[in-house]
Amino acid sequence: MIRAAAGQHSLRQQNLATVTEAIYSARIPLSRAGVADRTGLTKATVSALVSALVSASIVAELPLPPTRGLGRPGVPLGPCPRSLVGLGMEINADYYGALVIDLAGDIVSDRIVTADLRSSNPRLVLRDVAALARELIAAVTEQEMHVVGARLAVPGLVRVATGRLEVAPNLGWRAVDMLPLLDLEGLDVAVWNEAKLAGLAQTMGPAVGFDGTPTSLNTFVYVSGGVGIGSAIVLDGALYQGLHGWNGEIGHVTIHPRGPSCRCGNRGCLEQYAGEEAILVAAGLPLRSPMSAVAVAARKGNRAARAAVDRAGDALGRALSDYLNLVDIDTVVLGGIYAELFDLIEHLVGAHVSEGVLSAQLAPISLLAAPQRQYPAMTGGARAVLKAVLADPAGSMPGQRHT
Amino acid sequence: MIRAAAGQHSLRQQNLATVTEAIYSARIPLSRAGVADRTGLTKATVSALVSALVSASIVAELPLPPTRGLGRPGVPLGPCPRSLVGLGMEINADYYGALVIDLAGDIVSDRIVTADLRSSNPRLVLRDVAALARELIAAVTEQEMHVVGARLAVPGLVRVATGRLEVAPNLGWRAVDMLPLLDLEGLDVAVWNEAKLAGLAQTMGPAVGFDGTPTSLNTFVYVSGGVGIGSAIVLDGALYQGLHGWNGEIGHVTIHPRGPSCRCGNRGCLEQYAGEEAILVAAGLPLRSPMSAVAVAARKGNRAARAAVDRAGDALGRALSDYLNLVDIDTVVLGGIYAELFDLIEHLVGAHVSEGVLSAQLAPISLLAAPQRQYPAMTGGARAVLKAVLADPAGSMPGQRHT
DNA sequence: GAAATTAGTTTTGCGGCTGAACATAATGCG
DNA sequence: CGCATTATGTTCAGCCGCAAAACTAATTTC
Repeated sequence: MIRAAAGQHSLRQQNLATVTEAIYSARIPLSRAGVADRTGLTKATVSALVSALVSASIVAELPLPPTRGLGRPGVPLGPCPRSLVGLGMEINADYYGALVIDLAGDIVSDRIVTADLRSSNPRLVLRDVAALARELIAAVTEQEMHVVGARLAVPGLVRVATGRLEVAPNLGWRAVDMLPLLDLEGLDVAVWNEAKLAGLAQTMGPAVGFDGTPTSLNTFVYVSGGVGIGSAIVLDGALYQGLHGWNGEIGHVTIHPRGPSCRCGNRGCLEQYAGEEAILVAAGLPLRSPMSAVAVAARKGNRAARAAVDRAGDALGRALSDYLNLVDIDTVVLGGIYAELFDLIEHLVGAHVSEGVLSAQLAPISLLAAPQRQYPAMTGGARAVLKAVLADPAGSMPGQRHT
Repeated sequence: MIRAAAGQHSLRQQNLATVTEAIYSARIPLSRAGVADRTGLTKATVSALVSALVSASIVAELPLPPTRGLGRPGVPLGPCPRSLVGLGMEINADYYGALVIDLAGDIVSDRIVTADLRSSNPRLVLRDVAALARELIAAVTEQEMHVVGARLAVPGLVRVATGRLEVAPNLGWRAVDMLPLLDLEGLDVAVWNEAKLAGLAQTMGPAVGFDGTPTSLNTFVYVSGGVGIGSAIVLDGALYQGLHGWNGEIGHVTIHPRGPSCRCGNRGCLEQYAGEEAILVAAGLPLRSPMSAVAVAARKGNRAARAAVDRAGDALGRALSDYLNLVDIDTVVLGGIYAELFDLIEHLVGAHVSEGVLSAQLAPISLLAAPQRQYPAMTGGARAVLKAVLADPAGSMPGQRHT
């Protein structure tokens, strides 16, 4: 890896990103002068950069608020709505779908299809997903928006660079080259792990911005509970990716070396205690029941449901305790089925982590139910696309030389 | 966190770093022209940057090799020996010491003192360490070298920003503000976790360079086995640091929920199976015996030693299997006592990780005995200081504006 | 010893940021 | 109402650092 030479154009590139970041991460809209203040650039430079960003539809001049005191009022700047949009797609055990989000963070349109995709045919499913995506793209293109890229979320191990899904135990898929089957030509599509994108979705406030606000969540472990259990580490707004992006496989951490055998070939994996199917079976409910049914039953005092949830919470707590010792993060966001069971498992998980994590006395650990629960992986995917644009605005601006 | 504005000076800064990286990471010494080729900068620019680096004693013009073919021979460039040096210090359960390394990666001088520091007095120990450090500093300053900074490695949880040691179970230290007690005025000293610095030391080839050579180790998990068990994740040459740098506490991962109780307050921690003392006790040897004694006994067929080592290897393998599932790294470097036991535990650990890690079939996991075994934490500390200089040469160059 | 080849330096030009002056748009007070 | 005050945003000269090309330097080849 050789570092690239920096010329004047990379200065410009970086300052465009700096200005964009300032505008998008501001709590209240900034004027050009405000941006100059916050970034340290001069007003002259900011003016030039902002006008470039405006003509690239990355930043918009907002309508002036009624009035605000002395001096010439500044023109407030903000995300440019309905211009550049990102496409998020997802294939999961129980549904597939796609969704389009704009720079303001609004969902422009979405389409979700419920379907049991366990042991499905990748070719057929991807064909349907692509059809859905093409519909959405056509619709928004009609309205003069520009889809800058797409992310497809799948519950499995993916080679991000090539778009190859190596294995997705709960779809029964293995070694699938996704991109040719999707066949969305001319669009920058990447395939990612579901939990990673869902984790990213938790970071974001109403707008797609960066993560500068002190109140916003930007460093945490996200746990995605479903048929499988995945997780993601978000550190200062960025994903930890390990070597291939295959980190966070908490579902296959060993809880009991002689426990029940798992789809992955081992015994006693967390998934066998705290996975969706394990909980439903233990609770004595049919395999396809919604997790809310378990939660309701447990809250009503149903013994089997209660026991199933307790066992899951206990196992999850143990796994998380080791996890946090290893990665040193003090916030855990529970998503998917764990968000629905949150009130029932919080104390169990909390007890494990506060006792088991060496640093818990120095920095107490907080548990949160996921704030973003509606199709977080799709949302995160669409937003990740846009975030990439904001991180390097020059890359999507005609006339600006690009790395 | 607001991104800083980039001006002309940051261009220069970055290109200085680029040129430095190119020179330090080259397998064979590069000339100015070679640097221009590899970086993409023009010869003119490289010339200017190199002459600045030479006059800052960061780069040296090496003597010309006899001859090498057509055209005017280039002047080979390389690390500048005996100019800028880094100081590494370490306090551990069995010894303390300090060591000075120069940009060429040579140990300029070192001092190690063997001492049992379990339950020692921080004030006294730090006084002695500081005395040692001052001696070394005086000696190298005498020889016209300049100590650019220092790192102190300790086996515990440290707040790097403030230099406060929160807890070091095996020293029996707690809540110690290290820097005032060290009192090395005018020197940039930072306190770090021992395993992190030892891990960093494994990345480096003979010279302090960057990690560009394909043969060099630059992405791995390092496990530091001693009285305690620490670890570090090195990703592309950089440490993963979590939120506070308290990650990698593999020693307190739970192996058996009802196992023997541990110094940390829990039961069944890895340390109780694979820590130095646990192994010695199980092997029936006195508590202060060197680990090589266990290794020798086990290789000779001694039952107790063999069983102790097997139990340790098994537990370590289980812990690592979960670890790797969570962090997605495919190389594990075993250091400290595990380097000495390597041939005895390799198959056990290997079996666990190749079976237990979900991605092991896709990317086989390699186990290595640590290449850098002599006081790796001190070495890593000294080198980390220098690495920081190389990553931002402008920062230590008079006349160059600094961020 | 002249041509060829490669290394390194000097010169000129240009892009991009800075700083100051200037133009613009609002408030406030007599 | 009019003018000073205040703050925003733009214009213009100046400077810094890299690029490109011409030029000088050192060595091999024939």
